[in-house]
Amino acid sequence: MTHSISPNDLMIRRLKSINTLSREEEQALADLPVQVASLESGRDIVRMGERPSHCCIVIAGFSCVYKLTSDGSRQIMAIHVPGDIPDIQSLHLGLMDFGLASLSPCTVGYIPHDAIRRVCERFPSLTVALWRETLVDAAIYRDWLLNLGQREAFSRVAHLLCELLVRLKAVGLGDDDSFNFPITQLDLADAFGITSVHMSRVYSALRADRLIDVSRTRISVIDWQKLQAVGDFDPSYLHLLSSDIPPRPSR
Amino acid sequence: MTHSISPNDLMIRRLKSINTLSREEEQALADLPVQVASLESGRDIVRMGERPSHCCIVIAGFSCVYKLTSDGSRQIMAIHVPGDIPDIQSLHLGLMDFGLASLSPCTVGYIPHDAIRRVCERFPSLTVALWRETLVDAAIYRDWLLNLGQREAFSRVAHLLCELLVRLKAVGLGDDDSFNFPITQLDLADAFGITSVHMSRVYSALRADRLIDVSRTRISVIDWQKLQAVGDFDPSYLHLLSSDIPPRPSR
DNA sequence: CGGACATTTGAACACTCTCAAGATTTGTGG
DNA sequence: CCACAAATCTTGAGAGTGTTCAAATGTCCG
Repeated sequence: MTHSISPNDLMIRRLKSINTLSREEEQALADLPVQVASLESGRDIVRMGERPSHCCIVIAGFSCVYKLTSDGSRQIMAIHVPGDIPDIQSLHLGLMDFGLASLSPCTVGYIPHDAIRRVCERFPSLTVALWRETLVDAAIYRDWLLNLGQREAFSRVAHLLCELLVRLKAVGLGDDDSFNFPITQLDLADAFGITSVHMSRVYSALRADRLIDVSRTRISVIDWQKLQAVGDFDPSYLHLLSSDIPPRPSR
Repeated sequence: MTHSISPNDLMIRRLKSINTLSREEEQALADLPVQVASLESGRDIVRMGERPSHCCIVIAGFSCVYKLTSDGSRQIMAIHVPGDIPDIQSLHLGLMDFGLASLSPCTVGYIPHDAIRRVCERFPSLTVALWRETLVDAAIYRDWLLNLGQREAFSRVAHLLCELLVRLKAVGLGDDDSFNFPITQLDLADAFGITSVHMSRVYSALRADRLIDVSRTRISVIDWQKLQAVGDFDPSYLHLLSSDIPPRPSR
């Protein structure tokens, strides 16, 4: 597998997908101290209301941003793939207004705020690079808002699967048109604002239409063109530098 | 009215609601060149796909961020109040992945990117201040996602009205518990992901429950406590420095 | 093998939509 | 200042999408 990549390299790879970095900047990032940890699925990484002193980088697995209503229902508002730094914002917005949790078994790395701040002072363009990361996060939120507000469940799911595949490919993961996705339908339902019962029905429909194949731990895209069409997906909001890497423009 | 405030002062007031600024920084902001313009309701300010060379500041009226699906339905994903700078992100994300439009007659100001970049170089902490602005924008997106995904229309509307009142107060607008809100139900419907027909019904219900009073151009909050409860509203996600200014904690 | 957890399926119900018509408000020109 | 046109808002009834509740089936792991 791709276990040979170091946390720092993964982060660099991710940053380079939307930023251009000089050799010195890359080196500085490579020198950042990262403390690695493993988590089971369904664990909180950072809780809402906390004031973290570290940023978190996803090294393997999937994590998510979520918030709860007062009556306990959960909305997942972002899903992270390896390389993502989900809480860069904590550098400048001390109070967490959301929770960060693992959606699958995860390997994460912790980088002290101090270390990041020092690197940003030395290389101001790294400040911009990190800022850009947070801006792309916001762009993805906007896209999810469109997804939740204006599309029915069937399209929402297709749309997110497109997004995930593109983002995984952007960091060199996701072979062919399939990717590991060991995530519960109950969790996914919370990302789409539907119930797990309906999630199951939507998955069935997507299978029945031969758009995707779903196993417990893996998603295979059968018809990428049609999945994009059904999901009304256009990757430009991801602001990838090489935004011409649609996974297999075939079919 | 409050027409005596200059665009720059308004922007400073907004920035100070979530940042601490030194006197020199304030002065630098006050010296920024702002080109003022007036717009009717329903006009595009910046179009999706453009690469603006200016940032826009709302001086009077309401503007919004929106995106369209391919079949033409529109999701409004943010509403701006005077003082907001809706497209700071264009400083570092050249391509607009959303549209910016007026929801009411508006006065807006344009500030060249160059001028902003120069000020940020002179005062690095202004970089952080603007970064924070974009992070709060993202926090508001997260909150809208929770609103759209997990609450029914009745609560969604209550929630947004709470948010708007708090944000207006944060820049010194909104007298008592009411504010000018000359926005069409059709536009509002697009913000809540519902139809205008249903929007009308929700407004009726809110009136019937004596939570708000609605006229064509104005919203009056009758029962602030109850509106917050119904909307499940907690302003902490706005990251206001003086987050202890609930408009009239009475009732 | 057993138990916890996850998925699937059915049926009745609820929230929201669509379509359509009528009422109200706003803006404009005479 | 009135009259009329255009836009907006309201209301009703039937249809959909998604929910709730409940039970059955499947899957993973100790």
